[in-house]
Amino acid sequence: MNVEKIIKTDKQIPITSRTIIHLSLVETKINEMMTAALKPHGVSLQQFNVLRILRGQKGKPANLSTLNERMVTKMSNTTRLVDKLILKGYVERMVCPSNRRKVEINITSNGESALSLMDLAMKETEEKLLENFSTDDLRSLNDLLDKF
Amino acid sequence: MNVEKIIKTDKQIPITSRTIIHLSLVETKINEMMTAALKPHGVSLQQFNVLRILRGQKGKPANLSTLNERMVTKMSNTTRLVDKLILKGYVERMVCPSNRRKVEINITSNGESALSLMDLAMKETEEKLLENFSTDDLRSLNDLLDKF
DNA sequence: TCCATACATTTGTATATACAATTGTTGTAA
DNA sequence: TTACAACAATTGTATATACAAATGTATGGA
Repeated sequence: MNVEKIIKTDKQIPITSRTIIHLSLVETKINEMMTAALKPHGVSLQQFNVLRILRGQKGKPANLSTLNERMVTKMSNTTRLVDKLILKGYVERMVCPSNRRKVEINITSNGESALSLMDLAMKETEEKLLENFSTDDLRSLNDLLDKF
Repeated sequence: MNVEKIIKTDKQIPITSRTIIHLSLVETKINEMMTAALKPHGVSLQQFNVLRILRGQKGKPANLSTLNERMVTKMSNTTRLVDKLILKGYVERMVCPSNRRKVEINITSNGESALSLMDLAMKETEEKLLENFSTDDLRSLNDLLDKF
Protein backbone atom coordinates (compact mmCIF):
# COMPACT_ATOMS: atom_id res chain seq x y z
CA MET A 1 0.00 0.00 0.00
CA ASN A 2 1.01 3.54 -0.68
CA VAL A 3 1.96 5.08 2.63
CA GLU A 4 3.08 8.41 1.22
CA LYS A 5 0.12 10.03 2.91
CA ILE A 6 1.48 9.01 6.28
CA ILE A 7 5.06 9.99 5.68
CA LYS A 8 4.20 13.27 4.01
CA THR A 9 2.00 14.30 6.88
CA ASP A 10 4.79 14.88 9.33
CA LYS A 11 8.39 13.72 9.11
CA GLN A 12 8.89 13.39 12.85
CA ILE A 13 5.63 11.73 13.64
CA PRO A 14 6.30 9.08 16.35
CA ILE A 15 5.97 5.40 15.52
CA THR A 16 2.94 5.02 17.77
CA SER A 17 0.90 7.60 15.88
CA ARG A 18 2.24 6.34 12.59
CA THR A 19 1.03 2.85 13.38
CA ILE A 20 -2.43 4.07 14.30
CA ILE A 21 -2.71 6.13 11.14
CA HIS A 22 -1.35 3.26 9.08
CA LEU A 23 -3.98 0.93 10.47
CA SER A 24 -6.75 3.32 9.75
CA LEU A 25 -5.57 3.82 6.17
CA VAL A 26 -5.41 0.08 5.62
CA GLU A 27 -8.87 -0.36 7.07
CA THR A 28 -10.20 2.32 4.76
CA LYS A 29 -8.69 0.55 1.78
CA ILE A 30 -10.22 -2.75 2.82
CA ASN A 31 -13.58 -1.13 3.34
CA GLU A 32 -13.53 0.57 -0.02
CA MET A 33 -12.62 -2.61 -1.88
CA MET A 34 -15.19 -4.72 -0.06
CA THR A 35 -17.90 -2.14 -0.58
CA ALA A 36 -17.03 -1.94 -4.27
CA ALA A 37 -17.19 -5.73 -4.58
CA LEU A 38 -20.65 -5.79 -3.00
CA LYS A 39 -22.01 -2.87 -4.95
CA PRO A 40 -23.19 -4.93 -7.96
CA HIS A 41 -25.12 -7.07 -5.50
CA GLY A 42 -26.89 -4.06 -4.02
CA VAL A 43 -25.97 -4.65 -0.40
CA SER A 44 -23.73 -2.80 2.02
CA LEU A 45 -20.88 -4.43 3.92
CA GLN A 46 -22.98 -4.44 7.07
CA GLN A 47 -25.90 -6.07 5.31
CA PHE A 48 -23.55 -8.71 3.94
CA ASN A 49 -22.33 -9.41 7.45
CA VAL A 50 -25.85 -9.87 8.72
CA LEU A 51 -26.56 -12.36 5.96
CA ARG A 52 -23.37 -14.25 6.71
CA ILE A 53 -24.19 -14.48 10.40
CA LEU A 54 -27.68 -15.72 9.63
CA ARG A 55 -26.33 -18.42 7.37
CA GLY A 56 -23.97 -19.43 10.17
CA GLN A 57 -27.06 -20.09 12.27
CA LYS A 58 -27.88 -23.04 10.04
CA GLY A 59 -31.63 -22.58 10.16
CA LYS A 60 -31.77 -21.60 13.81
CA PRO A 61 -33.28 -18.11 13.84
CA ALA A 62 -31.30 -15.23 15.32
CA ASN A 63 -32.76 -12.38 17.30
CA LEU A 64 -31.54 -8.82 17.07
CA SER A 65 -29.42 -8.95 20.20
CA THR A 66 -27.38 -11.92 19.06
CA LEU A 67 -26.96 -10.36 15.64
CA ASN A 68 -25.80 -7.25 17.34
CA GLU A 69 -23.31 -9.00 19.59
CA ARG A 70 -21.53 -10.41 16.58
CA MET A 71 -21.51 -7.23 14.65
CA VAL A 72 -19.59 -4.02 14.75
CA THR A 73 -22.56 -1.69 14.92
CA LYS A 74 -25.06 -0.21 17.28
CA MET A 75 -28.38 -1.80 18.16
CA SER A 76 -30.54 0.90 16.60
CA ASN A 77 -28.83 0.35 13.28
CA THR A 78 -29.35 -3.37 13.34
CA THR A 79 -33.11 -2.85 13.21
CA ARG A 80 -32.78 -0.73 10.12
CA LEU A 81 -30.22 -3.01 8.53
CA VAL A 82 -32.66 -5.86 8.80
CA ASP A 83 -35.39 -3.62 7.37
CA LYS A 84 -33.34 -3.18 4.25
CA LEU A 85 -32.73 -6.89 3.89
CA ILE A 86 -36.42 -7.62 4.25
CA LEU A 87 -37.20 -5.15 1.47
CA LYS A 88 -34.77 -7.09 -0.72
CA GLY A 89 -36.41 -10.35 0.25
CA TYR A 90 -33.20 -11.78 1.68
CA VAL A 91 -34.42 -12.27 5.25
CA GLU A 92 -37.70 -12.56 7.11
CA ARG A 93 -38.64 -11.36 10.55
CA MET A 94 -41.25 -12.60 12.96
CA VAL A 95 -42.07 -12.13 16.60
CA CYS A 96 -40.65 -14.89 18.78
CA PRO A 97 -43.59 -16.98 20.03
CA SER A 98 -42.00 -17.85 23.40
CA ASN A 99 -40.94 -14.29 24.20
CA ARG A 100 -42.80 -11.65 22.32
CA ARG A 101 -40.25 -8.98 23.08
CA LYS A 102 -37.85 -10.81 20.85
CA VAL A 103 -37.74 -10.93 17.10
CA GLU A 104 -36.59 -13.93 15.11
CA ILE A 105 -34.74 -13.35 11.92
CA ASN A 106 -34.13 -15.95 9.24
CA ILE A 107 -32.35 -15.91 5.93
CA THR A 108 -34.59 -16.81 2.99
CA SER A 109 -33.56 -19.18 0.22
CA ASN A 110 -33.51 -16.14 -1.99
CA GLY A 111 -31.06 -14.61 0.45
CA GLU A 112 -28.93 -17.74 0.53
CA SER A 113 -28.45 -17.82 -3.21
CA ALA A 114 -27.70 -14.11 -3.36
CA LEU A 115 -25.22 -14.60 -0.56
CA SER A 116 -23.33 -17.34 -2.36
CA LEU A 117 -22.81 -15.00 -5.29
CA MET A 118 -21.54 -12.30 -2.94
CA ASP A 119 -19.19 -14.83 -1.38
CA LEU A 120 -17.43 -15.31 -4.68
CA ALA A 121 -16.95 -11.58 -5.14
CA MET A 122 -15.72 -11.21 -1.59
CA LYS A 123 -13.32 -14.10 -1.85
CA GLU A 124 -11.73 -12.55 -4.92
CA THR A 125 -11.37 -9.23 -3.17
CA GLU A 126 -9.88 -10.86 -0.14
CA GLU A 127 -7.31 -12.65 -2.23
CA LYS A 128 -6.42 -9.45 -4.03
CA LEU A 129 -6.05 -7.63 -0.71
CA LEU A 130 -3.84 -10.30 0.78
CA GLU A 131 -1.85 -11.26 -2.29
CA ASN A 132 1.40 -10.11 -0.72
CA PHE A 133 0.90 -12.07 2.48
CA SER A 134 2.31 -15.48 3.26
CA THR A 135 0.51 -17.69 5.76
CA ASP A 136 3.18 -16.81 8.29
CA ASP A 137 2.59 -13.14 7.65
CA LEU A 138 -1.09 -13.62 8.32
CA ARG A 139 -0.35 -15.45 11.54
CA SER A 140 2.01 -12.73 12.75
CA LEU A 141 -0.45 -10.05 11.80
CA ASN A 142 -3.21 -11.76 13.74
CA ASP A 143 -0.92 -12.17 16.73
CA LEU A 144 0.02 -8.52 16.66
CA LEU A 145 -3.57 -7.46 16.31
CA ASP A 146 -4.35 -9.54 19.37
CA LYS A 147 -2.24 -7.18 21.41
CA PHE A 148 -4.82 -4.46 21.01
CA MET B 1 -8.31 -7.35 22.58
CA ASN B 2 -11.22 -9.62 22.93
CA VAL B 3 -11.47 -11.60 19.74
CA GLU B 4 -14.31 -13.81 20.86
CA LYS B 5 -16.53 -12.16 18.32
CA ILE B 6 -14.30 -13.44 15.57
CA ILE B 7 -13.94 -16.94 16.87
CA LYS B 8 -17.58 -17.29 17.74
CA THR B 9 -18.67 -16.21 14.31
CA ASP B 10 -17.53 -19.31 12.53
CA LYS B 11 -15.11 -21.96 13.74
CA GLN B 12 -13.78 -22.86 10.33
CA ILE B 13 -13.43 -19.36 9.02
CA PRO B 14 -10.22 -19.21 6.92
CA ILE B 15 -7.26 -17.20 8.16
CA THR B 16 -7.60 -14.67 5.36
CA SER B 17 -11.13 -13.70 6.34
CA ARG B 18 -10.23 -13.86 9.98
CA THR B 19 -7.42 -11.39 9.46
CA ILE B 20 -9.67 -8.99 7.63
CA ILE B 21 -12.32 -9.16 10.31
CA HIS B 22 -9.71 -8.84 12.99
CA LEU B 23 -8.34 -5.71 11.40
CA SER B 24 -11.72 -4.16 11.13
CA LEU B 25 -12.52 -4.88 14.77
CA VAL B 26 -9.24 -3.36 15.88
CA GLU B 27 -9.88 -0.31 13.77
CA THR B 28 -13.33 0.07 15.29
CA LYS B 29 -11.85 -0.08 18.75
CA ILE B 30 -9.26 2.55 17.90
CA ASN B 31 -11.91 4.77 16.40
CA GLU B 32 -14.17 4.48 19.40
CA MET B 33 -11.42 5.32 21.85
CA MET B 34 -10.14 8.23 19.83
CA THR B 35 -13.62 9.61 19.33
CA ALA B 36 -14.30 9.30 23.06
CA ALA B 37 -11.06 11.12 23.87
CA LEU B 38 -11.99 13.98 21.57
CA LYS B 39 -15.58 14.22 22.68
CA PRO B 40 -14.93 16.60 25.61
CA HIS B 41 -13.20 18.88 23.13
CA GLY B 42 -16.22 18.97 20.86
CA VAL B 43 -14.50 17.86 17.66
CA SER B 44 -14.71 14.72 15.60
CA LEU B 45 -11.70 12.60 14.65
CA GLN B 46 -11.80 14.01 11.16
CA GLN B 47 -11.91 17.56 12.42
CA PHE B 48 -8.95 16.82 14.65
CA ASN B 49 -7.03 15.52 11.66
CA VAL B 50 -7.72 18.67 9.70
CA LEU B 51 -6.41 20.77 12.55
CA ARG B 52 -3.31 18.64 12.83
CA ILE B 53 -2.58 18.91 9.13
CA LEU B 54 -3.04 22.67 9.25
CA ARG B 55 -0.60 22.97 12.12
CA GLY B 56 1.85 20.88 10.11
CA GLN B 57 1.71 23.59 7.47
CA LYS B 58 3.48 25.96 9.86
CA GLY B 59 1.64 29.07 8.81
CA LYS B 60 1.59 28.22 5.12
CA PRO B 61 -2.12 28.04 4.25
CA ALA B 62 -3.56 24.81 2.86
CA ASN B 63 -6.20 24.62 0.20
CA LEU B 64 -8.96 22.05 0.18
CA SER B 65 -7.31 19.75 -2.33
CA THR B 66 -4.13 19.38 -0.33
CA LEU B 67 -6.14 18.84 2.84
CA ASN B 68 -8.07 16.22 1.01
CA GLU B 69 -5.00 14.42 -0.32
CA ARG B 70 -3.75 13.88 3.18
CA MET B 71 -7.03 12.78 4.60
CA VAL B 72 -9.13 9.69 4.47
CA THR B 73 -12.31 11.32 3.28
CA LYS B 74 -14.04 12.59 0.20
CA MET B 75 -13.73 16.08 -1.17
CA SER B 76 -17.32 17.06 -0.53
CA ASN B 77 -16.91 16.27 3.14
CA THR B 78 -13.78 18.32 3.48
CA THR B 79 -15.76 21.45 2.66
CA ARG B 80 -18.23 20.68 5.40
CA LEU B 81 -15.56 19.63 7.87
CA VAL B 82 -13.93 23.00 7.44
CA ASP B 83 -17.34 24.66 7.85
CA LYS B 84 -17.64 23.10 11.28
CA LEU B 85 -14.17 24.20 12.30
CA ILE B 86 -14.91 27.76 11.20
CA LEU B 87 -18.03 27.78 13.35
CA LYS B 88 -15.86 26.80 16.29
CA GLY B 89 -13.39 29.53 15.45
CA TYR B 90 -10.52 27.09 15.02
CA VAL B 91 -9.73 27.85 11.38
CA GLU B 92 -10.36 30.60 8.86
CA ARG B 93 -10.99 30.39 5.16
CA MET B 94 -10.35 32.89 2.39
CA VAL B 95 -10.23 32.87 -1.35
CA CYS B 96 -6.73 32.43 -2.71
CA PRO B 97 -5.73 35.73 -4.32
CA SER B 98 -3.54 34.17 -7.03
CA ASN B 99 -6.10 31.58 -8.09
CA ARG B 100 -9.61 32.42 -7.11
CA ARG B 101 -10.82 28.88 -7.63
CA LYS B 102 -8.78 27.87 -4.63
CA VAL B 103 -9.53 28.42 -0.99
CA GLU B 104 -6.88 28.99 1.63
CA ILE B 105 -7.38 27.59 5.07
CA ASN B 106 -5.44 28.58 8.16
CA ILE B 107 -5.54 27.47 11.74
CA THR B 108 -6.29 30.29 14.18
CA SER B 109 -4.40 30.81 17.43
CA ASN B 110 -7.60 29.77 19.14
CA GLY B 111 -7.45 26.56 17.13
CA GLU B 112 -3.79 26.00 18.00
CA SER B 113 -4.38 26.18 21.71
CA ALA B 114 -7.44 23.93 21.49
CA LEU B 115 -5.39 21.50 19.44
CA SER B 116 -2.63 21.29 22.01
CA LEU B 117 -5.18 20.23 24.61
CA MET B 118 -6.53 17.60 22.26
CA ASP B 119 -3.00 16.38 21.65
CA LEU B 120 -2.65 15.49 25.30
CA ALA B 121 -5.88 13.51 25.32
CA MET B 122 -4.92 11.73 22.13
CA LYS B 123 -1.44 10.90 23.35
CA GLU B 124 -2.91 9.25 26.44
CA THR B 125 -5.32 7.24 24.34
CA GLU B 126 -2.59 6.17 21.99
CA GLU B 127 -0.46 4.98 24.87
CA LYS B 128 -3.35 3.05 26.33
CA LEU B 129 -4.07 1.46 22.97
CA LEU B 130 -0.50 0.44 22.39
CA GLU B 131 0.47 -0.46 25.94
CA ASN B 132 1.08 -4.09 24.98
CA PHE B 133 3.36 -3.26 22.07
CA SER B 134 7.12 -3.14 22.14
CA THR B 135 8.92 -0.95 19.64
CA ASP B 136 9.78 -4.08 17.68
CA ASP B 137 6.13 -5.05 17.64
CA LEU B 138 5.25 -1.67 16.22
CA ARG B 139 7.89 -2.00 13.56
CA SER B 140 6.68 -5.44 12.52
CA LEU B 141 3.10 -4.27 12.50
CA ASN B 142 3.99 -1.36 10.26
CA ASP B 143 5.92 -3.65 7.96
CA LEU B 144 3.04 -6.05 7.72
CA LEU B 145 0.57 -3.26 7.07
CA ASP B 146 2.82 -2.11 4.25
CA LYS B 147 2.00 -5.31 2.42
CA PHE B 148 -1.53 -4.11 1.83
C1' DT C 1 -53.45 -8.25 41.38
C1' DC C 2 -50.61 -4.26 40.95
C1' DC C 3 -46.35 -1.98 40.37
C1' DA C 4 -41.63 -1.21 39.61
C1' DT C 5 -38.00 -2.87 37.03
C1' DA C 6 -35.51 -5.03 33.41
C1' DC C 7 -35.45 -6.51 28.79
C1' DA C 8 -35.73 -6.34 23.46
C1' DT C 9 -36.58 -3.63 19.99
C1' DT C 10 -37.97 0.51 17.64
C1' DT C 11 -38.33 5.43 16.60
C1' DG C 12 -36.80 10.37 16.44
C1' DT C 13 -33.32 13.46 15.61
C1' DA C 14 -28.91 15.25 14.66
C1' DT C 15 -24.91 14.49 12.34
C1' DA C 16 -21.84 12.19 8.97
C1' DT C 17 -20.77 10.41 4.56
C1' DA C 18 -20.95 9.03 -0.46
C1' DC C 19 -22.01 10.20 -4.98
C1' DA C 20 -23.60 13.07 -8.59
C1' DA C 21 -24.52 17.41 -10.33
C1' DT C 22 -23.52 22.31 -10.20
C1' DT C 23 -21.04 26.73 -9.74
C1' DG C 24 -17.40 29.68 -10.52
C1' DT C 25 -12.65 30.22 -12.29
C1' DT C 26 -8.67 29.53 -15.27
C1' DG C 27 -6.04 28.27 -19.34
C1' DT C 28 -5.81 27.56 -24.16
C1' DA C 29 -6.64 26.70 -28.97
C1' DA C 30 -9.23 28.35 -32.99
C1' DT D 1 -12.30 37.21 -28.56
C1' DT D 2 -14.80 33.35 -27.99
C1' DA D 3 -15.65 28.63 -27.06
C1' DC D 4 -14.39 24.77 -24.62
C1' DA D 5 -12.10 21.76 -21.51
C1' DA D 6 -9.98 21.35 -17.01
C1' DC D 7 -9.82 22.60 -12.36
C1' DA D 8 -11.33 23.68 -7.32
C1' DA D 9 -14.79 23.88 -4.45
C1' DT D 10 -19.61 23.63 -3.17
C1' DT D 11 -24.37 22.03 -2.99
C1' DG D 12 -28.26 18.58 -3.28
C1' DT D 13 -29.84 14.27 -2.19
C1' DA D 14 -29.93 9.74 -0.48
C1' DT D 15 -28.24 6.82 2.77
C1' DA D 16 -25.77 5.58 7.08
C1' DT D 17 -24.78 6.05 11.84
C1' DA D 18 -24.79 7.55 16.82
C1' DC D 19 -27.28 8.64 20.72
C1' DA D 20 -31.27 9.35 23.47
C1' DA D 21 -35.92 8.57 24.26
C1' DA D 22 -39.96 5.77 23.69
C1' DT D 23 -42.66 1.48 22.99
C1' DG D 24 -44.14 -2.92 24.10
C1' DT D 25 -43.32 -7.16 26.81
C1' DA D 26 -41.94 -10.07 30.71
C1' DT D 27 -40.70 -10.94 35.57
C1' DG D 28 -40.57 -10.80 40.55
C1' DG D 29 -42.08 -9.05 44.84
C1' DA D 30 -45.62 -6.42 47.97
